[in-house]
Amino acid sequence: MEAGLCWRCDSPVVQKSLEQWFFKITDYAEELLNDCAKLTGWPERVITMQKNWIGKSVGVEIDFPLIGGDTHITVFTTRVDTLYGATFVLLSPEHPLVEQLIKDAVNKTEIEAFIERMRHEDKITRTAVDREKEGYFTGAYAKNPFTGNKIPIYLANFVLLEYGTGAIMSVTAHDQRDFEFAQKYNLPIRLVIMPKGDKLTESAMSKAQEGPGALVNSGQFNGLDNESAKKKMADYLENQGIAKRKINYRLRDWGISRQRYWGAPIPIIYCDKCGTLPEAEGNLPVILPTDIDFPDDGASPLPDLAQFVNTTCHKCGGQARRETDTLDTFVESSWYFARYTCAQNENAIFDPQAAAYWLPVNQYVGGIEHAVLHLLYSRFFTKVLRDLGLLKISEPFSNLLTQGMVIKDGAKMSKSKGNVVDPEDLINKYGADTARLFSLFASPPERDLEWNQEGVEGSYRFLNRVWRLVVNYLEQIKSIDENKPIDNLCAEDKKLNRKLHETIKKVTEDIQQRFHFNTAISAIMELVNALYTYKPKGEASYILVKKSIKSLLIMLSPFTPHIAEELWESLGYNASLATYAWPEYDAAAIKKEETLIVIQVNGKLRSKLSVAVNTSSDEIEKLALSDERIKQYVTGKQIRKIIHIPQKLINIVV
RNA sequence: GCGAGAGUGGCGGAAUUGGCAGACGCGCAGGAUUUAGGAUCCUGUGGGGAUAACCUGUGUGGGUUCAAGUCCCACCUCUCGCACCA
Repeated sequence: MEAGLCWRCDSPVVQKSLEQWFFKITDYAEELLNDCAKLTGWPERVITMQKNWIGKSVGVEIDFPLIGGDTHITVFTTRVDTLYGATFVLLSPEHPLVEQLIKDAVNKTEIEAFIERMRHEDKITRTAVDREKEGYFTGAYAKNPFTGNKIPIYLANFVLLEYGTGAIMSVTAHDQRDFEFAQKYNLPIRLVIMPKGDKLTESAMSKAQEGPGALVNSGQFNGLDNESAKKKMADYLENQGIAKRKINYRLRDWGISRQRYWGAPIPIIYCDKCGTLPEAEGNLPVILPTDIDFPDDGASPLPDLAQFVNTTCHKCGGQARRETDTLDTFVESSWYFARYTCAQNENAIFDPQAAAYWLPVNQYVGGIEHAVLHLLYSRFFTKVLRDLGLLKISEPFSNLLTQGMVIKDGAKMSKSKGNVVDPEDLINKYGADTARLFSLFASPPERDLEWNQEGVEGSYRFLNRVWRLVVNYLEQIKSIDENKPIDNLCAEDKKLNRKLHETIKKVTEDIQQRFHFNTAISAIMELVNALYTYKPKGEASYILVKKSIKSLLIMLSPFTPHIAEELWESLGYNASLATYAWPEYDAAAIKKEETLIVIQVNGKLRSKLSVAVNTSSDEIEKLALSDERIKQYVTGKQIRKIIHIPQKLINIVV
């Protein structure tokens, strides 16, 4: 929607009341929240978003008796400790009691116009935080159950019917919104929480005091700190029967009805005799009809399709009508992973045994844009399917990797913004391998990626380098048996061999453990650079080169499968590269004979020392202290401490 | 406002457990090859500095430590999420 109009066709967007189907996800709110603790393999920010979305708040519902009436207004508050400071009551304009309350109001027409205006305003504008507070006195009063004071009842634009009871007690001294409202409409401020060591007065306040403190002006509860007052006051009110503790969630039930054709039909039938019924299990699934004409106005053809709508009631055999709304697409994406465990199964939603074997999904990958809805719905479905006895797990995805988005010109790439890079162009010019390699090399997957065309050339160049490397060696290595044992490796051979095995180790770990494909690719690039520098001499060299190239191609294949397969075949292998095992690194080849020790004086790098790996700590210290450059910094000074980190570093503190 | 994440060369990024900051790539500069261009290869490339020694440097300011991009405290900026939620 843009400026109240559809962004595609500019038709005005209006709100309508519709009768729709909902899933009662709120029944699982508490479990969905608590089980966030089980999601140890999920990014923190996704868990936070889920928690925010569920939005639990613990409070109390309190009845405020209506003066001159036989009913009361129930408000929800998380700050029962400020009840003595409640100086008026605010209702949402849509609150069911409003009509009755404004019956005798002097400015009734004005109020009704306000209510009407609120009804037509979209929620986003109406609930924006910088929206000016607006309210109307109803003419009616309620009684503060603690002070006994007569307090006015107002309607206010910022009170939402959907949240809590649609009514709040207004504590002007301790809630910023109420404070602003009170200032605008000249309503009394009553201070009931005094911050520690402070001497506030109502008249001197310029903003609400929302922090902790001790109770004042609160009768028998004076002096209590406000946290323990919450408990005591709630107990007291509950005993009096005028309040009860209540937990509220921001999470709403999940509206699943869509007035569209493209979607799975909601399997509900309406029978005049038997009422609203779920379709019989034997008649499932309800299939979307395909012999249809689409109306020009974009509406769903289903409601007008007699052969679809008209059906028989499976209970009484009489005439019945089908629901013509279809399911939200999120419904199917909430359980497909269970279906994947036995996709050929024709008899049931899925086979519980197969699901029990495969699930949970060890590693789930998806865009960050699904951080709330898809992932919350999948978690909800998993719990429901578990409670139906179909699944044994409570959480569907053990580990979650959220890919970043591709950013271009400072904004997320999207069709509606028109700032897309067409992969076709890239593929036509450089090939799919280059396109894949570049997007994986540019940054780690969880991060957003600012698209920069220039780097693509580099990836293309690298693949050409690989191609030439293999082609140039082809003649010498093609017929060589690389499994022939080699000994007497010279220093240069050993160096290359070490590089090869270091690369295998790093690439394997980067892919398996970290999903950091960018560093895996850079390690492969280093290996290619090393192969270019390497000067082969004789058969042993070519065996080593062949081994290196084989491993290189296999390691490259997840990123650039086409070129890897092509070169693999050119080496003379008949079977696809994909059928060969991933290389394993040889720990012995990586083991260094010499190691570079960094020498620091007072934490600053001053020299480096290459020593045999088995050199003793004492020996290294001696060597370090006799180093010419180190001597300059050490002579004439008192050595206070020498810190030696084996294989790495020696720090001389003077 | 609340919550989360991030901030490192001209750019994308690396540094995995506190131990050589800048891997790898782009870009740029110089050179080789070439009739020329492209492609390729070699060298250099954080800043300062006699271009040596050295100094300095990971958003800012403090702190912990022999040692901080990394840990702690405060702050700034950006991105994302939620947002008048009572």
